[in-house]
Amino acid sequence: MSGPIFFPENSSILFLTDCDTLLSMDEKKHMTNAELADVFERIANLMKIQDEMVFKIRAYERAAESLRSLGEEASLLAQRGELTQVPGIGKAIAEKIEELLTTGKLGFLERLEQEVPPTLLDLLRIPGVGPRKAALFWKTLHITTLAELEKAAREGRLRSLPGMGEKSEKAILDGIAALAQRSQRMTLARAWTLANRWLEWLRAQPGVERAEPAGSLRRWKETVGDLDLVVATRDSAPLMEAFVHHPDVKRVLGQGENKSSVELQDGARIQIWAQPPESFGALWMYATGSKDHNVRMRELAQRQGWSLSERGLADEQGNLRRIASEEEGYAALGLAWIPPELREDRGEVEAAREGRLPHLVEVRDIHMELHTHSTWSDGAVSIEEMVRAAVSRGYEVIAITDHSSYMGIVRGMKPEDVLRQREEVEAVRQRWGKQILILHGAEVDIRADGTLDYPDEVLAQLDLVIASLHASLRQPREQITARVLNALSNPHVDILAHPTGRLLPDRAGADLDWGQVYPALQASGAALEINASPYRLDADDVHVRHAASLGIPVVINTDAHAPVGMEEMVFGVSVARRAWLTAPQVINTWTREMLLEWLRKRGSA
DNA sequence: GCCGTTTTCGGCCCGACTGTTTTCAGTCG
Repeated sequence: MSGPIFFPENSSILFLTDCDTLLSMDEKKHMTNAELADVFERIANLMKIQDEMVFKIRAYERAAESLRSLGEEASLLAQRGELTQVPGIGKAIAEKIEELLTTGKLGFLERLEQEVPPTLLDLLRIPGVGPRKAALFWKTLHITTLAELEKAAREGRLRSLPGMGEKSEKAILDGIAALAQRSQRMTLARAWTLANRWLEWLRAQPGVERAEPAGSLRRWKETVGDLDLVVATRDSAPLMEAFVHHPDVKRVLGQGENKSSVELQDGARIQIWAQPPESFGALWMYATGSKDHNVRMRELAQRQGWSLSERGLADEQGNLRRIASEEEGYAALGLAWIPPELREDRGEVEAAREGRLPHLVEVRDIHMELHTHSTWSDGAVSIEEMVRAAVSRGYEVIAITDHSSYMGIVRGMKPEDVLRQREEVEAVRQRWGKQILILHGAEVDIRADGTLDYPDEVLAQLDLVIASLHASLRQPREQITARVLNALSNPHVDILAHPTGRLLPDRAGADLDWGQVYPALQASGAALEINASPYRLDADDVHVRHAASLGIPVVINTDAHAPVGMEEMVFGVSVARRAWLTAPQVINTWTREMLLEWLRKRGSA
């Protein structure tokens, strides 16, 4: 067979004459939405140190946020001249994006970095140090780096500055020390486990009428920094006392009547808020966020002559209307209740006002598991055990999809094993076929050279083919995208699994060119997987939302390697919900007849 | 710098907590 094509016609080689160096060419081609967002965030922070107008700064921050939640590459929007249609991006920022996309540089940022030493941005990472303090250190003591700041603090040179004292000086030293061992963000699984333990503790405290999760945890963001918990109580002071003196607490970051925050022995941070039950709705809305969503809520309140806070709505005379439930709070603003997963200021406010919030998919809508492993590859139990687990969850369909043999680290199946496995699948079908439909599939590796691990004759015999990347994820964008496109061009491939291969909380995945992956998915009719493992959640909410808007079917798979793995479905569903998906857009909510019909049309079942 | 159910100009979210202060600025979410 002929080798795969890694250099499509838009390869940088053809453009060499247009640019000074290959490097700048690379910058030009590779400027992703996340990288563009980073640039605008950098601008915003530098401008803060400069004490620039807050609303200008806010505009850059909004633009950055908007770019991050854009499912489509900004470069494609730029080509179509549609950048200014993105909320938060106007003429000036659109021009800056275009400059970045065409030259890989931004004159405005370069001038800004002449005026404000960019190393000052490092100081902002210290808790308690913001732009004002950073500017103060720079302008009075000519401090521009973390090391210089630490030295000055040790020498006691900070305490004499206006607004500083011995305590602030010590806080800065502590903060710098904490930076080195700063706890990373938690996976959702870890965050929920920790949160449930603390909620149980809170609910057992005297006077606590209600305790609930809030913050990014309740919004099911893919990773969680601090845990935010809310409490309804009429007597918060003793609760806060008990909280900060809990034996798991290493350090108290702040303690007040309405709010306290601590760092635990293992570095995790927890913050609790308290209000009386009459204000619980306002508090829960506030603490759930997101920040951007809250700003929108407060703008709405303001337009009606109110001020919205965590206690309730106040009129211009300061009369407080307490808000006991979220439903009441949203209704007062003329909105339907918004599911927490949507509260990111990505259009949910308008949808709630116009009564067109989606009816989001739920865990109970799911009745299929289409990506599982058994002892035929790296799974922990037999096919029959996995089938039994699926039946006990009430599922109607399970696909057994063991690994192909490419990966050295797992025991994959050689093509000849597939035939032997089919015999075992048949035997299990004899025993379980009345209760559940068992599909014989495989998770076939997309090799580093872009070819699939099994020949077409083998793929054709499988009920379901999942294609996925495991190795060589760091290949350049053109190359790794070409691998995926090559896999999708094979008509036997039904599902593209965990497309980027990222590992949460912090290993980035492949640098896929989604501008090519979406059309390839559309052309092939294959489904995009949301891998439900809390370490993957791949594809992510932003890309899933865009894919679904293009009509690409989505499937939520736990990729279970043991029965317990199937419990992770809830994390996958949370990604689908954050992507605004309704049940019909998710394959594993379908009836088995619909699934079989889909597979039949694809020619593989 | 962005944006329009009061606006194409004049607005742009709100309060708790800390550490420094004799009434408040800075940070945070």
